[in-house]
Amino acid sequence: MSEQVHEPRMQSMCEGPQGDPEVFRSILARVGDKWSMMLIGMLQEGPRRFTELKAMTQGISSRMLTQTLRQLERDGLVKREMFAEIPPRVEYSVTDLGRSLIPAVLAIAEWASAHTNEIAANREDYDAAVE
Amino acid sequence: MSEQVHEPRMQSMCEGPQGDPEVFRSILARVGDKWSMMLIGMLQEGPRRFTELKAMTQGISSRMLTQTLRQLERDGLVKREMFAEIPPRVEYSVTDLGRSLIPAVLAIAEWASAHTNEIAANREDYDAAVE
DNA sequence: CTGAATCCTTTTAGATACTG
DNA sequence: CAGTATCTAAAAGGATTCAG
Repeated sequence: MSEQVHEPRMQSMCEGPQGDPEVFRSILARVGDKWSMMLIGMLQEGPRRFTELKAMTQGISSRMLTQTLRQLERDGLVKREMFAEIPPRVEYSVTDLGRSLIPAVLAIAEWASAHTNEIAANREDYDAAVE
Repeated sequence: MSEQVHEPRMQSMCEGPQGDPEVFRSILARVGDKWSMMLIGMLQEGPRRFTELKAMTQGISSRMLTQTLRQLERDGLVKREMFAEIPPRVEYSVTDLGRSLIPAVLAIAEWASAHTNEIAANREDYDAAVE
């Protein structure tokens, strides 16, 4: 009887309108993850090898790179291709699913970019007030 | 000489086009945080008291609720008002800045909502393949 | 080259008890 | 009511070493 709201509401983020709420939450966590979106961004321009990614992603350890790529692969956001060569070559690339996520992440990135200074100032004020 | 791209690229997520890159990253982390956006969502409908939020946010401890609210307050996404009454009353509400973040988060939420099942299936496939 | 395995330190967060 | 303090278990993450 009441109007149906089609856009998901923030509330719905708790339950996940469809599908497993845990999966839903983990997607959000993946986006907020330190390396995941950074890697997706890098792969956006084309396939990259493990070592390339490691060099591009300043500060990441092999361990974290492997882990993060595995999770992205598991979710189907990234594809992993192994070539039986010597020395071995492995290429990572974004999938269509991964690519479809980019605009939404970019929206956050834009907001963050626009408000970074304001937030930094807020923090300073807060910290100064609390001492 | 080359065309200027106005939209932030995923790459820029690493450096943060303007302002402190660490602040920039921490914003993304906040969005991916387990409770932050859930709380913003709840406050969207109006000011809430500590106990109300705790009751609404099923599974959160006082400790985490306090911590999360403090961080949101520090960033200027949430406002905290104390009333000198007995018993004490404290009201939390979203700020304009906090409200401005909602659409971007909703974009992620929509994507997550639309792809939860697909991702769950991907994970099953992956796990089955790896054993 | 592309990791896996191990060790070890740091961080996080839940449970519990207590206070103005 | 609205937290703080403390303790602890668990998880995350870096460094290092080794392997196909």
